[in-house]
Amino acid sequence: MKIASWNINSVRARLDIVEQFLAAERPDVLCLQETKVVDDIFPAEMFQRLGYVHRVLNGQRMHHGVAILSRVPLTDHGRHDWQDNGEARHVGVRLPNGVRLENVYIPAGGDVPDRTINPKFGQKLDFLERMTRWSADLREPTLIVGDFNVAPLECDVWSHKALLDVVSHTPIEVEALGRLQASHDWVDLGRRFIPAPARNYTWWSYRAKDWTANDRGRRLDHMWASPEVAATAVAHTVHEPCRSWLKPSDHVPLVTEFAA
DNA sequence: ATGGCTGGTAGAACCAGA
Repeated sequence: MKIASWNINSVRARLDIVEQFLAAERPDVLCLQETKVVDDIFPAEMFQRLGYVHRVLNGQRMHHGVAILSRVPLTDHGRHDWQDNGEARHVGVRLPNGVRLENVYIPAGGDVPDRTINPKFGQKLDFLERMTRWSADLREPTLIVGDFNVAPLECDVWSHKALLDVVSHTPIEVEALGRLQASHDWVDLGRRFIPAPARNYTWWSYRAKDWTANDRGRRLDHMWASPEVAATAVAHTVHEPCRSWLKPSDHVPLVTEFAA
């Protein structure tokens, strides 16, 4: 079973490169974040044509939005609103092997890392706290993937020092993510297969003329597994070349292959 | 020089991303 996750920053703007990725990589399941489209007009045709005939959508107009496209049947669809404000940031399913797959788009959190002057930062922390309460009660084998919008380790950003006060790498977010991880003993598959302190970025800003020139990346996208699910993981890849494809997303896809 | 760009939606010298 091969599972992929990709923040594509608009599914309609990215159809060609998503097709290129699916044709080359052939994951069984693809989790998308930031689809930016309501479910009624989700561009399903390309996915159907490539065999991804099962889909579970949670989209909204303009912003956010998540989707799961699959070649294998999906059951027990569910949604959490961990921000408690109606935004489409999660969709979950059960895979044929019984494992739960949760696809999440954690809020970016705005510019200022202080909830008293930036409500979006507070919403991000509240989202993580509600996820932690859910996770602490979780008793089934689960894989949680997506854009977490937090780069937890010093080696997950191009400069730990320069980014300490930049939302995505502040100690308060890193600690909140740490509590989430501890609540279920989640295994960080990215770091299991590419151990720290190896470079392992998944996002590079659009604003650099040449994203490779200074390599100012961050590891914002993650795949976490329950310990018993992590034990079945056999390979994990971050598809960095996708950042150079025509009209790229600012994030690249992650793929994990499981024995079962 | 981590905001320098990008997408959606409007029809904006807009908003949001991270």
